[in-house]
Amino acid sequence: MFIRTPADLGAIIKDNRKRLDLDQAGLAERVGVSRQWIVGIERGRARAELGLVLRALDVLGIKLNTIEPASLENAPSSPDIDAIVAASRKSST
Amino acid sequence: MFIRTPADLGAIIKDNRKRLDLDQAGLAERVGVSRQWIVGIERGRARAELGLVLRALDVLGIKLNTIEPASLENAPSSPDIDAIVAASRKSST
DNA sequence: TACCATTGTCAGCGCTCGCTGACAATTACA
DNA sequence: TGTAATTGTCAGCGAGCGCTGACAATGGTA
Repeated sequence: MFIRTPADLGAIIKDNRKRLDLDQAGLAERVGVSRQWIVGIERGRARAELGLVLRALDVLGIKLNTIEPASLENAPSSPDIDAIVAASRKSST
Repeated sequence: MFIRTPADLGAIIKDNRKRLDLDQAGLAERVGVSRQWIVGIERGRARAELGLVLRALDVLGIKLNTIEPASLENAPSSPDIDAIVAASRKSST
């Protein structure tokens, strides 16, 4: 599963929480956050804290890894950065 | 490259920024954040916003994917959650 | 040496996070 | 039907983010 947006991540967290048969309160306790935070992240809150997100993934047993272009001399970067930025800027919650 | 901590992510971002021959200001502009933010994230700021981080990875051409336990009936979860939480709690930056 | 680009850090500011505590809506079950 | 569990939402609060603007190190080059 690839992650491009906070919503993607929220879906993953929710799925895996259910897989583990945990309710929001249970996951919150294990991660060390409030239930509120779980609600927010599962709904795709964009401004959630990175550290907490990583902890949640860890608790759920989800490994996160990057697929980097490695060392391609002349960078392809991303297709159209402006579009990505423009689109991302709108996503508030 | 696996990501477990904000510092891991910072290192990845820094490496890839240099791979693309970008300075902090250049990357900041492309991502749509301040140069300050780049400085922070590369140093492992734990409380950075998820959405901005994802955008930075996108701009750098880094794909993020999860390796989930998929549907293992009885959850293995993570080894020792308490230790993870305790350790993570300290990382403030 | 002097100059320039890059990086790291500071202060101040507005805004939103994540928290607690509480309550309604939904679902499942006796 | 009534009860309990789960989930979503609200208000209020302290704390820290990310921003601008500025300045000091550092490193490379003429």
